[in-house]
Amino acid sequence: MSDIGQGSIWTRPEKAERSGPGRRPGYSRAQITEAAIRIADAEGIDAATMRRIAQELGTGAMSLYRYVPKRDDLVDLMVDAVLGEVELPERPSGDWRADLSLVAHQTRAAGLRHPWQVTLARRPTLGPHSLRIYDFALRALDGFGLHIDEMTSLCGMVGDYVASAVRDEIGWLDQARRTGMDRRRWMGEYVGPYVRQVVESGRYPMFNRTIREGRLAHLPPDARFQYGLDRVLNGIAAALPDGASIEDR
Amino acid sequence: MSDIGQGSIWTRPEKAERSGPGRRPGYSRAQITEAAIRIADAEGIDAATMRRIAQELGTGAMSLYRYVPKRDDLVDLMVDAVLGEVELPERPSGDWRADLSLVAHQTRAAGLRHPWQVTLARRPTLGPHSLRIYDFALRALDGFGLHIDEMTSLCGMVGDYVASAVRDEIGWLDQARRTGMDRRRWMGEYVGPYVRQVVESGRYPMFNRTIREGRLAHLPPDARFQYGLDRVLNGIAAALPDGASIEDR
DNA sequence: AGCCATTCGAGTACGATGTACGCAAGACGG
DNA sequence: CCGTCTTGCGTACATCGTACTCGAATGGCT
Repeated sequence: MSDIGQGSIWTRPEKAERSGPGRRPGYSRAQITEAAIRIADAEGIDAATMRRIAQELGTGAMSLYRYVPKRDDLVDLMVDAVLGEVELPERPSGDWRADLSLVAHQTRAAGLRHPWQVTLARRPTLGPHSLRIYDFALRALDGFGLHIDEMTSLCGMVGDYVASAVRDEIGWLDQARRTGMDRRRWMGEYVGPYVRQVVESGRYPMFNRTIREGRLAHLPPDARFQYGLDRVLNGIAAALPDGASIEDR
Repeated sequence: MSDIGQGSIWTRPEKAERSGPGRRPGYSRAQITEAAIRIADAEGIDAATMRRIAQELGTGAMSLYRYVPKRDDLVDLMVDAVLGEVELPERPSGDWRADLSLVAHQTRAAGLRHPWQVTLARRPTLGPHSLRIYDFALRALDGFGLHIDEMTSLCGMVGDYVASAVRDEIGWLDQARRTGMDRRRWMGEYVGPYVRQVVESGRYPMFNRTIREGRLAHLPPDARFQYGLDRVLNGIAAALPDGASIEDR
C-alpha cells in the first residue's frame, strides 16, 4: 500500500477508537485544530506554525503529525471548523430570501471572528460543514421549478458575495497586523496617500465618483453588507418565477 | 526619515532615471516581475522564490531587493501585471451586457493563463490595471440613472463571479501540481472517492442532485463559464430600468 | 505475571525560505 | 582622478515544514 496521495484529509478520517495494543493517543484533531484557530485568531494565520501550535498544546511539533498528514491539511480542517460555527435550522423556512440572508449573515459573522479565513483562496473546499451550508442554501431555492444548475449558480452568487464582502471588510486589517500597525495608522499612511494620489491623477473617473459620491464606504459595516447582499438577492429574485417574492429596495 | 511602512508598492514607484553619480541599475521591476510570472506559470507560485527568480535573471537573490521592498510586494506586481493582459477598448460600447461580458471573458482568460493568480485572496488590490478594468466596468453601467453605490455592487458581482469561476475551473489543478500528480490521477484517486463517499452518505440531498442531475459539470469549460455569467448578468439586468436590455436565457 | 506487537511522543536534523548586513564594483560630477 | 553615491551580491541568520528515529506506553496473548 503506497503512502503517496492517500487522498484528501476528508477521506482520511481520524483513526477511530481502537481496541488493541499500543499507546493511547493523547490529543485529537479537534484539539489541534482548536489550538491552531486560537493562535490564528490572535496573531494571524502565519503565526500558526506547527511548532507554535504544538507549544500551545504543551507538546512537540512532530507529535502533531500523528494526527494530521501535512500543515495544508490542518488548514483545511481549520477552515471547516470555522464554518462549523454557522448555525442553521434543520430545514429552510420556506421564505427563500430570509433563508439565504441567514446563511449570508451567519457565514459573514464566522468570517469576521476569524479574519485569516477569508484570505485563503485555496481549492474549492468540500468539508462537511461547507457541504452542510451549501446544501441548506440550495434547499432554500428548491421548489420553484428551477433546474439544479440554475440553483447552484444562484447560490454561488451569494457565497461569492459573502466571501468578497468579508474580505473587503477585513480589508487591510490582516495585512496591517502583519506589519504591526493598527488600522488607523495603516489607513493614514498607507492607503490614504495612495487613494489621494489615484484620485488626483484623474485617470479613473468612476473610481473618483465612488470616492466622492459613494456613501457605501461611510456606512456602518452591517448596513454596507446588507446593501450589497440585497443587490445579490434582488438578482436572484429576478430568476425566480413571478410572485415568488417581493423585491426589496 | 524612517524606513518602516513607507507605503504600499504603488506609492513607491520605481526610481526614475536619474542623472547623478552611482552605478546604473541593471534590471527593472518589469523584468523581475516578468521572470517571476514565467516561473509561477510553469511551476506554481511557490516555486517563484527570490533565489529562483534571481537565478532566472542570472543574478543573486539579494539584488532583487534593490527593486522590490518585499516578496509580498512583488506578488502584488505580478497580479497587476497579469491584469495588464486584459484588453479593453478605450471606452465601453454602450451595450452594457456586451461590455461586462468582455471584461469577464478577458479577465477569465488572463486568469487561466496564470493559474496561480486566483489562488491569492489577499487584500483588495488597487494596482493600476485593476483600477483600469474596474473603471471600465463601472462606465459600462453608467447612464442608466443608477446610484454609484449600486453600480459598484453590481460590478462587484461580476468580478466575484469571474474570480470564483476561474478558481473552480483551475480547480485542483494547482493543488494537484503541488503534489506532482496530473489532473486525471488527481480526480481518480483524490476527488473521486471522496465525492462518491459523500454521495453515498446521503447527508446532502441537494449536493447529490447536483451530481446526478447537474449537466454543468459535464459542459465544456467555456459553456460552463458562460452559463454562470449569464445568471449574473440576468441579475444585473433586473436592476436596470426596464428596456435597458433583453433578458437572455 | 510476563512478553511482544504495536502505537504514540518528541528530539534531532535537513533543506529551503525571506531578508538584514556589509562591502566591492561601477558611474558620474567636480 | 578623486569623492560620493548607487548597484550587485556573497554571507549569515532565524524560521519554516517535515523525515527519521527511538524510547515510552499499552493491551492481548501465553
